[in-house]
Amino acid sequence: MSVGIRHDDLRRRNRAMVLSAVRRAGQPSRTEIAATTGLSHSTISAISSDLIQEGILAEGKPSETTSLKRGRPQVGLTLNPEAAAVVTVVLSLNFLSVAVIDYAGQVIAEEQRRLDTLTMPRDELIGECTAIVRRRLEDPDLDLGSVARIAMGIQGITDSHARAMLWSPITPLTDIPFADILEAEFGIPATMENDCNMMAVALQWRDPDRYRDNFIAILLSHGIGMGLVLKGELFTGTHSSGGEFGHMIHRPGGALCRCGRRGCVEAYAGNYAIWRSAMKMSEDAEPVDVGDADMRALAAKAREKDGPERDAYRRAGEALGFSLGNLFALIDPAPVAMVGVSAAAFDLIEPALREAIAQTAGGQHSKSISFDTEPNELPLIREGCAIRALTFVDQEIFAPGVQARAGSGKNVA
Amino acid sequence: MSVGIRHDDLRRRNRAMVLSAVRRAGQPSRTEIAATTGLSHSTISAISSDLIQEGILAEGKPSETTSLKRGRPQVGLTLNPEAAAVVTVVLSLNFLSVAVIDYAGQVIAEEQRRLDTLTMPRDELIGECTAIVRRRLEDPDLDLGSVARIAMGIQGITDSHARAMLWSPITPLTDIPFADILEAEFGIPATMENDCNMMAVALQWRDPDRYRDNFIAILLSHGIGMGLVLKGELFTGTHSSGGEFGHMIHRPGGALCRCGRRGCVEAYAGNYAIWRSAMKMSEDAEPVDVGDADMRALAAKAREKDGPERDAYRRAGEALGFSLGNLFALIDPAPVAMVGVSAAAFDLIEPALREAIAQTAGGQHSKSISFDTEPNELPLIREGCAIRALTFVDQEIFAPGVQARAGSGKNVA
DNA sequence: GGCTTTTTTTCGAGCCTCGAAAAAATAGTG
DNA sequence: CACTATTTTTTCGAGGCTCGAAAAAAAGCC
Repeated sequence: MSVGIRHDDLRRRNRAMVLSAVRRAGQPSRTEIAATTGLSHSTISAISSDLIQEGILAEGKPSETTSLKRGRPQVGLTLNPEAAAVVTVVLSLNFLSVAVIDYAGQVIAEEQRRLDTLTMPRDELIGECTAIVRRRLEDPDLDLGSVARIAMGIQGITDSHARAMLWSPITPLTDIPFADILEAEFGIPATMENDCNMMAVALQWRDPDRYRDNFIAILLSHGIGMGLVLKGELFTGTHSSGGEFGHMIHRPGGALCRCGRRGCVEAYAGNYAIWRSAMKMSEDAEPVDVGDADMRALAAKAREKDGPERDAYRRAGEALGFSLGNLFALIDPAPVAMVGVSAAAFDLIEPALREAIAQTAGGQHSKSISFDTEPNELPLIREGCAIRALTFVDQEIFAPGVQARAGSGKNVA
Repeated sequence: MSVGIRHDDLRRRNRAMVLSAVRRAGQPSRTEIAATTGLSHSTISAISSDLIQEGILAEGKPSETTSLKRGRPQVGLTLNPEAAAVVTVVLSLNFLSVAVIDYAGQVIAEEQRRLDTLTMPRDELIGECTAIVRRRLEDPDLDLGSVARIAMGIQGITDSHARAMLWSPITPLTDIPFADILEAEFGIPATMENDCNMMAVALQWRDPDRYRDNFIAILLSHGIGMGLVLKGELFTGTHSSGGEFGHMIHRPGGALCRCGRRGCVEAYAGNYAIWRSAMKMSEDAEPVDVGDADMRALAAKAREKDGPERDAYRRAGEALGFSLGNLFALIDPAPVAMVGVSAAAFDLIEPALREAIAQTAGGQHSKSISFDTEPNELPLIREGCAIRALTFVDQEIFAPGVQARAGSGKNVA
């Protein structure tokens, strides 16, 4: 039974709405906010006055808004960058990246490190993560008290509560509760989310026209991952981060997958699978790591002339096409973004993909399905983490429930 | 941009909440409602007083509530059966069924007809549907003005706005806007929904403990259909009713499906596919209609001894298992209800199904996945339609937005 | 400088929910 | 049978919130 609406909720939700409108629009006037939210001018005036007094919003420079119209000029409202800060942590294969981001969304500090995630013991991996965050938080320019949220993104399966990494291809370790670890270490609320989900969040933020209510982000890399947005909301499984698209079964009993099963999409379309197929190795051959440079060379060779390389990409496209078609049978077709190193070879993949998808129930209008490509996943993941964390601050800290209202950057426990 | 919350919304939502609480609990006291909704006693008192005055709720017989406790006895609130009525229309293969249901959910009239849906021309099919509804509405015992909603359920694909049948296995006709037709004919708001979705709604209503937030209803009949509930809400595709589970591709290029494609789940697990396989016909053989009695005989034979019949069910289980596993890879495992005539043969299907699902990423905890069976789909579909329609009345007519409040059963246009 | 236009703020009205207190309705008790 | 304890329901005033109208503010236009 969903709970009734209390009177206090009203203000809370409308505050959140105003913050969301400002974050989305950049520097909207009160009148614009009233229009997008559907609330009255008086309400917006009252709420924004509160938010300015609390140091969350600020009035923009009137000089910038060179109004050509007559009448009182609009005053743009902006997010006060100093109202809060968030930290993003992105952990991927052999690579750790941290950024500190102010409330307005600008990166104010960052640090990156190479490390050997595949062989690192548990304590060391956790230690590296906490250490790099600590270094950024110890920056004297940063007001530690204003850091309101840490958002970590990782390649692998996370639990649906955004607390822990359950399994990951970048390390043999399992069940690491990174969110709890970071929270305990720094006393700052933290989350641990799947990289592909963060990519989807970032795409929605970057291009809301194309990626609005329903779309799919697919990571074509060593493994195959997916972030799925349905009805405008990130879709996660009931227990895990969900969307194990890469391990849908393409051919029962087929090629050997890194996960130990047979016939997964990844066993045909992952980097190692394309490589294995191009090298005419057996479908049962143990998956090997292939570097990005090798993959680019492979793609170049496949573009050059017909042969096993081109055929490998064709098989990858077929696997992706049938599985996408199966997915579309369930959710109807939607825009797709292909991200990662093999997205740069999408020209080799696309023909077979479209041919396969046309043979499925979900591919009835396969002509109209459109694909975008983005070879570089890291910036997307970081941006998604940042948006996630900032949205949390907007909604839970600056528009809190019954708890005492947050004064001057103090976090709600 | 989602819209802000107006002050009027508050009452509206809380009225809807109270109605929902009464519908769910049967005869709750005001105190119980306050507890489940989290609203204060005063608020519940005010709202229920309004609702009683408007003739929507009524106070229950105090005689029934034989209180053993001392203190003022609780007064149960009930839905006033005469506050409104809804009509359900269920159209399935060669069968049309209509019921009139009062606001409290009791069937007050019904009628069923056999007709030859497969060969019927368009006008005649539409005519039969409107005629049967008209006969029920002309019943002199029925206050026509109180009929607030018509909910139609059909086997086949419907659009996501619940307006039209797009395609159906029970007729070669396509794109019939039944909801618009019924609305135009009777001036009563109508919907047209997929049968499996209505089954899911009914299951959630009947057994909310088992079927709460995430579950799946699968229709094992001539075709294979699915109703999917995620996060407590019916999941539909973006354009269509979604969940074309039966036409996920099990084996690329495999057996011929009724839909004309190859390798669909249905081409292995639909009644015609099981029959075809049991009769040792080619996988390319044209699908034929098989009667329920024949299917029951087939199942009996398969139980009796090993042979092509048992093998056919095994293959059906395998197809269902792999596809369910693929679905579970996306959404995580959830309780499943198997409905329809072949659900009665689920004992023959289950072993191979579980074996297949264990080979998929979604089947990691396949032991814990539980299946329920329900051989008779019609009552479920009707009940789902009824709940849908009544919930609509609760929310949109008796707790309307800015429009004038509904007086004494008059509909909002 | 006065007028028009547009944005923003102010102010009173109208609702809504809440908590506290009162009223209502019953069971126990001597 | 009167009185008390107990529980449910209603009443009532207080406090908040949003809204519309009007006022104030801040420009451009003539």
